[in-house]
Amino acid sequence: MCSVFRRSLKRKGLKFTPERAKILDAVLSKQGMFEAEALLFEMRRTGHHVSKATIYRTLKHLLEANIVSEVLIDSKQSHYELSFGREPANYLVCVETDKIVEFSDSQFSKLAENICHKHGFDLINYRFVVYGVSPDARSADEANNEDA
Amino acid sequence: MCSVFRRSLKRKGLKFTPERAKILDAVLSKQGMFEAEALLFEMRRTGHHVSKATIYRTLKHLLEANIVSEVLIDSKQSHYELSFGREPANYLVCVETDKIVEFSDSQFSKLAENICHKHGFDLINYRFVVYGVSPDARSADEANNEDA
DNA sequence: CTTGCTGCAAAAGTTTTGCACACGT
DNA sequence: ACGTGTGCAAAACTTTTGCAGCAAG
Repeated sequence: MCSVFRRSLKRKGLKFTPERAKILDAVLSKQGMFEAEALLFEMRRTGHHVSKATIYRTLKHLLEANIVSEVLIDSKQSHYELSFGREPANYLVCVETDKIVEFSDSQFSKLAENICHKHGFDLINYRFVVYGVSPDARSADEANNEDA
Repeated sequence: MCSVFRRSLKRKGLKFTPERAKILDAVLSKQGMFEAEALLFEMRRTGHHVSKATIYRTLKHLLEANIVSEVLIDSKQSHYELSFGREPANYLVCVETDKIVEFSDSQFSKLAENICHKHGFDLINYRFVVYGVSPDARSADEANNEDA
């Protein structure tokens, strides 16, 4: 993976620095989605200090290298996920609890290709996000109603 | 539509005020997606002055009434769209030019229902967003390369 | 008269930028 | 040396919140 990033940087005349290596490592260690801030704190915790600005700058490079992709789930902040060599993940989000369930379904890939083809686009990525209310949130609601 | 909003507000013990009416009107007049700021400026331009805070507060109520839905396309800011009584719109986005093409496909509705059912969720909304490079952006790129 | 609404300005939160200095090649 | 990278702090931007006065049932 490291070499993929190296190549992508080289193509743009950029350097593979220790900071970028540390950030890539941290990203690779993440399971599922993460936020820029979370990455920052985790790196601080494990003694790999890199500035916030560098994290954001490096995430941009990782996006361009298609190693990471941006997942827009809510309007609060950007989420990222490791995406290299994987089918894009799709998400089921509870609007009450913010709980997020990941699911995958290979048919989206074909649908995305069809749409792109129809409009002459080159496909980069796609994402299906479903919003709903989880069973947990429903039970919580009922509990509240009984209180009232 | 107005009465839908009224009912939703009443259910929550809230009032249908002149400001909320004006914002609903402005939203109804919009074709496709819009941003909170755009709504603000348009309302200013047409002499319907409402404060920024009220716009944001009202958009929240419209979301809860399922009259409007939030569309997360990029990380810059939230986009909204009128959604009452419509199938959710899906989007094809050019990552170079930010051009957005709307498309619809009824099969997503069933897919979303299936996913929700499988996890015991109540479906609220869903969205399929495809990212790619538009033909326009490709031609622009080639032009740049020739320059170099 | 109690509850909710608005506008303003300030605050909050995330992401970007400017700058001075440091580093890699 | 050169261009690029980094950290820091400040800026920019969108969105939220507190508050004082107002409106409505």
